[in-house]
This record gives sequence, structure tokens and C-alpha cells, in this order.
Amino acid sequence: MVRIKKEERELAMSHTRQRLLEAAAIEFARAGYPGANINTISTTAGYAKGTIYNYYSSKQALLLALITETAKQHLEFIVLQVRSETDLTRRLEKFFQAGFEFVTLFLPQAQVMFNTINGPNEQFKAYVYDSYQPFFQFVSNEILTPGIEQGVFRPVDTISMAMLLMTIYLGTASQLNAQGRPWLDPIQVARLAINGLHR
Amino acid sequence: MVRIKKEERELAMSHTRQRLLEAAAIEFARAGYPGANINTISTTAGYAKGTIYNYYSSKQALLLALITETAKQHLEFIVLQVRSETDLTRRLEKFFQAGFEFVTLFLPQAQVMFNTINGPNEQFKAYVYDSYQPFFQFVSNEILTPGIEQGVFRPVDTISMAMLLMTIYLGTASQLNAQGRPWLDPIQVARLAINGLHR
Amino acid sequence: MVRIKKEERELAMSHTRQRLLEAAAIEFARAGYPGANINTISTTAGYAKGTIYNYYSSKQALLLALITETAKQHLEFIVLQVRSETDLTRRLEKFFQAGFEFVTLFLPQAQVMFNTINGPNEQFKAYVYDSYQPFFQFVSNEILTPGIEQGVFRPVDTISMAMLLMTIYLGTASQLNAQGRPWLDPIQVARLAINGLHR
Amino acid sequence: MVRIKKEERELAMSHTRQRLLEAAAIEFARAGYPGANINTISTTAGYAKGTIYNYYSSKQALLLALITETAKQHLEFIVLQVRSETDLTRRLEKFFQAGFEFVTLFLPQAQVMFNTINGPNEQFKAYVYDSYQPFFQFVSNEILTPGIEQGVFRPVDTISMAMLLMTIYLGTASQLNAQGRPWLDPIQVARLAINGLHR
DNA sequence: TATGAATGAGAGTTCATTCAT
DNA sequence: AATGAATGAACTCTCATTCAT
Repeated sequence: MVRIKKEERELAMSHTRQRLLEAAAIEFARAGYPGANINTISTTAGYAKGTIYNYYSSKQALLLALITETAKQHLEFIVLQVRSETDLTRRLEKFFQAGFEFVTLFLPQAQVMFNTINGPNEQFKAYVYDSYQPFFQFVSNEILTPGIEQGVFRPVDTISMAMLLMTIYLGTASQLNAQGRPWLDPIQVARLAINGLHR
Repeated sequence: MVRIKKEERELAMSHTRQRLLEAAAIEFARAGYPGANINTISTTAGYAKGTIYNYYSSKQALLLALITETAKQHLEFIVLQVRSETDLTRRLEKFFQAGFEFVTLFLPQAQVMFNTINGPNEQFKAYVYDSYQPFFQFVSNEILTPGIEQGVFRPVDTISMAMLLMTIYLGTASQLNAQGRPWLDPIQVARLAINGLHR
Repeated sequence: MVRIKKEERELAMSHTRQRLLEAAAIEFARAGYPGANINTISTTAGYAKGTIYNYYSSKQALLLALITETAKQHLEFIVLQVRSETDLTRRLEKFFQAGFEFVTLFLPQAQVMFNTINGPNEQFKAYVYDSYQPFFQFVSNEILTPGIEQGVFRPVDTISMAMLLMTIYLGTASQLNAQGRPWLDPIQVARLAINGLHR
Repeated sequence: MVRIKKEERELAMSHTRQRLLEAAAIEFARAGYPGANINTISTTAGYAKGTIYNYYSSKQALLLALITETAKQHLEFIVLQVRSETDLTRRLEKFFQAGFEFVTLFLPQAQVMFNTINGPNEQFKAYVYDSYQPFFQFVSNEILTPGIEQGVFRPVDTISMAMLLMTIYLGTASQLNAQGRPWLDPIQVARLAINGLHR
């Protein structure tokens, strides 16, 4: 009895948490961290002002939770698609394609990441980098290193090149037109990177 | 007599204005627009809180003035160096080199531009784009178009490629290490772009 | 259950609102609109500075709410007493008497009205006039017009005479001695008006 | 030589003083004392911000000087016209007529007096009353007392009636329409007062 | 005498956070 | 678990006043 109630409660709380994170993404994207309004987040999620503090201890904690969550989704989303290719050049292409697709599908979340990583708050920036470590590892281990080994790519420092590719991806995908879509073509960006990497 | 006095005064005011802009760059870079503190800016510049309003009508006006000023300097700085080269490939390389150098020399100003262009405020973003129009024109007219005509570069849409290059430049140059220097090598970035552009 | 809670809350909020309006009257009366201090108002009402903005969106909104509220009370107070008389001359006398009594009973509110109507802010002045329209109507319809019809008063333009009487009332009742009481006798003022009106 | 220079200087200063007072009247009338802007006053007068402090030690001192000056002019203006009549009833009428005329001719100055006397600042109010003492004396001594002696007016307490008449005059003359003219007819107001006073 | 750049106290307002219900 | 009234620190901006020139 108690068990069931507990489970129900946890389910409900998890649901609330999700709604709050979604609302937080929208509001942080709209106004940036300092400009974001806690009240707006709660209201958008369908709750009252105070509710948010039952789930997150502060505005800052809310942002960090959102970053963690988004980084996880982001990695998962891209890894799945990239791994579906075996050809390394195709993988690189897919990396940019999937990346741009993620931006389109999870626009507010993506905007928050971009703004945070390009924003002035060093603490938040570092947190994003930490959260994206697996991402760098993935690009290095499953695209660049095997590509170099197979002689498809020029021999480069994989970690720093992974960072460069990530930077290019983030930089280009974050340039959005009025409809909130990237105005650069992922294929064009990918081709630039591929040409630059091919031996 | 009056003439000299007036000139002296204008010189002094211009000096004050410069100090305020410099301090504004530092503070806006440190904390972003919403987090920047007007009092800190004045104090950093060596003046009292109210003085800033003798020169700029609002915090927003101050930021816009800083953007205008920085864009002018930025363009001038890069154009001078790029034009010293005649070879188009070297020009592209120089573009990235000079760009990265500008970031190192005018770090706070550069950070403000990067943060603004990647920040959530659409009005400010548009203002930066407007201020950088001559920049796009320059890359298109004096690097890409002649390069394509001479057969050095692949035929591409020069305007959209100029934007892509700018985006890559901004994206990569804005990734700074703890010492405030770009942790990517401009030559590496330039080579990627050049390889991507060569026919 | 929820119903009761809601009602309780609304009651409490209404109470707070009243306290804030009372405090606002005192402070606006003490210092005038531009000189009034929001912090003082909140504190006088027993709340913190910010609380006021949970109820009124701005200092201006607070003043307008106070004017509306006071005009309503003022009209009600005077109408009730004037209507208790049937003789028109007595009604006019009662009008002044009740008016002066209102000033004594609701001194800060009355002072705010007087100061506002005589102050330099045209917007506020117009708002007061609008709020007092029922007042002019009342004096015209229930004192002057029937008085003229019964031959008690000289035939005059009732609306402009109503304004004149109001002006005299406001002008005389607003002259307060150090104890905050009108230093003119309402009866004396009324007699002047009555002699002036009698045929 | 020195003598002449001194005189010249005093003449110039007196001229400056006049212009400052005129500008002060306009600005105080426009915005009230707390809302009035010292800078605007100086500029309106054709001087720089600091100049005003060479003549008046503070904003408050400026207002008091303006009140003194205006009261003097006001009295002079009315006394002259009232004394041209010998009939006491005509004198009372003339009192209102001249008073309303003064408002029309010296609108900003008049508005400042009205606003000050009806405003919340007790110190300023008291200063106005002091400055108008000769006025009360004049009405009492040269209109009411002889009128009662000649049996033209009812026997009343002249001082308090003088105050009442002044209050009515101030109250009615201060109600200005959009063109800045009193919207009550001085003759109508005078007749009311006369009817009220006649035996 | 006139100037106007500099000052800084003080204002209205916002909003993250608390906590009693 | 959810609420929302209350809080008060912190912010941008205004403007009377000073004073070196």
C-alpha cells in the first residue's frame, strides 16, 4: 500500500519535474539566465511560483539540471544516428546532420546550451563542457581516430580536432533565422569540414 | 580664447568617453548585458555612478555605442592586415590570424561581441549584424570573389560562405582558455577552411 | 474546502489592500505625489517595500486607486446626509456641513484630493474630475434644479453653479489649521453661498 | 570708475535675476516644486545649469524668492485697481475682476502661488500666507470695514471674511481651462460674494 | 560672472526566495 | 505536494548641488 503510493508519488513528481524542465528551457532560451523569470517558468509549466522550489533548490540548480538533461539527450540523439553509418566520411556528415536536426527538434534546449556556452558565466560554461565530455570522446573515438587509422582523414590531434568540430557545429547550428531554424546548411558545413579533413 | 577652451573640453570629454567604453567592455564581458552593473562600469572608469549618464542615456545606449565602436575597430584591424597580402589563400589565412589576434588584443570588446551575437536578445543581435555588414562585404568582395575568379577557390555563393567563415571565426575565436586566449590555433582553423574551399 | 480557503485569502488581501490605501493617503497627503515615498507607504501599512507591487502596479496606479476609492466614499458620505433633508436651503447647508465633516473624518484622503486637483499634473487632475462627475450631477439634480423650480434659488445655470459651489467647498475646506481642521466655518461658507443664491 | 562698473554689474545681475525668476515661474508651474528641474529653469532663462546658484542658494530659496516677488506684484496690481473705485460694492467687484485679470496676465506666477498654497508643503504654505498678510489687511481695511461702517455690508468679522474672500478668489481663479484661463466668470463669483455680504 | 562635468544620495521597481497554509 | 503573499536586496536612472576653470 505504502509502496504503491510512493511509486505513484514518484511518478507524479517525475512528471512535474519534466514539465518544469521543459518550461525552464523555453524561458531560459527566451531571456537568457539572468533575464529568465522563475515565475514565468512555473506558470508556463502550469504550477504556482513556489512549486519550483519543491524540485530545485534555486534558479541556478534548475539551469544546471537542464544542462545535464539536455547534454544526455543530445549525445544519445547524435550517437544513435552516427553509429547507423559505418563509412567514416558518412559518419562525419551524419554528425552535422543529426546535430542540426537536434537543434530543430529541441530548439529551446539547444538555444540554452548555445547561449550558456557562449555566455559570460564561467561556472556555467565549465559545467556545460563537463557535461559534454562524453561528446568529445565520442567524436574522437568513433569518428576521427578510426578515420585516421583507415587513412580517410589526415592525421590530426583528435581531441583538439574534436573540439574544433564541436565548436563549428555549435557555432553554425546556433545561427538561427527568424523561424528558429539554422540558416546554414548542415551539408555545406559538413562538406567544409570533410574537405578540410580529407588527406 | 573660447575656441581653445571648447576644444580642451571636447578633448577631455572624448577621453572620458573612451574610459567609459573601455570599462563598459570589461564589465559587459564579465557579466553579460543583464548582469553588468552600471555602478561598476563608472567606478572602473574612475568616475561616480551618475557620470555615465552624462555621456550615454542608458545602459542599452552604452552597449550599442560599444558595439558600434568595436565593429569599426575590428573591421579596420583585419582589413589592414588582410590587404597586405595579395595571394588569396594567404588572405584567408591572414583573416583568421588577424581575427584571432584582435581577440587577444581587445579581449573584453571581442567577448562582448561574441556574447551579444550568441545571446538571447534579438534586438542587440540584429544591431551587431548591422554593424558587421561591411565585414561580410569585405570577405565576399576582397577574398572570396577574386579567389573564385582566379580559380583558387571552388565556386560557391560568396555571401553565404562569407557568413559561414565569419561564423566559424567567431565560434572558434570565442572559445577562450582560462588565460583568455583562444585555445584553438588560427592556422589550424584557417587550414580547415582553406582545404574546404580549394577546388 | 478550496472555496473557503480562497475566500479567506481574498479577505486577507482585501484587508492588506485597505491598509495600503490608508497608508498611501497619509503619505500622499504628507508629501504630495512626487514627494511621496513608496517605502514609507509600505512601512506605514506594516509591510515591506515590495509588497505594494503585489497589489498596485506602480506608484501612479496606487494614486489613481486611492482617488477612485475616495471619490466613492466622499460622494456616499455627502449624499446620505444631504438626502436626509427635504428643504433645499437646508440641503445646501448640509452639503457644506457634511463636506467639512468629511474632511475632518478622512483628512489624508481629503488632502490628497485637494492637492491633486490643485496640483500641476494634468492627467491626475482630469482623473479626479472624472471621478467627481457624479458629485456635480448630484448637486445640480438634487439641490440646485429643484431649488430653482421651487423658486427658492435664483435661476442660474445649474451645472456651472454646481462647479462653483464645489470649487468653493474644495477651496474653503482645504484650508486647514495646524490641527488639520478647516479654519473656516462651514455654516459661514454655506450662508455666503445661500445668500448668493436666494432670489 | 569702480562705481560705474559696480552699477553696471548690479544692473546686469538684476536682469539675470529677473530672467531666472520668470523661468522659475514657468517651470514650477509646469511641474510643481518637487517635479521642477533646475536645469530646465537655467536653460529656459538662457543660462547654464550652474548659474542659478550664483543667485539663489538652493531650489527652495529660488521658490521663496519667487513667492515674495509674486506676492508683491500681485498686491500692487490689485490695490491699484481697487483703489480707483470709491463705491465699496464696486470695490469688491473690482477685487475679483482684477484678481482674475492678474491670473490671466501672470499665469505661471499665479499657478505657482495656487499650487503652493494648496500643496502639501507646510513650510511653503506658511511662507505664502506670510507674504499675503498685506493682502488680507488690505481687503479688511479698505473694503470690508468701511463697507460695514457705511452699512453696505452685513457686520461680519472682517479678518475671517477677508480670508474667506481670498480663499474663494484663489479657489475659483485657479480653476483654469485648457487655454490657461479661469473657467469661472469673475463677475459671477463677485456677485455671489456681494449677495452674501449685502445686508 | 558664467560654465558644465562630476557627484552621489535617493528614488521606483523587479524578482528570486521563503514559508505558513 | 502545491500555493502565493510577503520579503528585501539590488538594480537603473534622476537630479540638486559643487567647484575648478
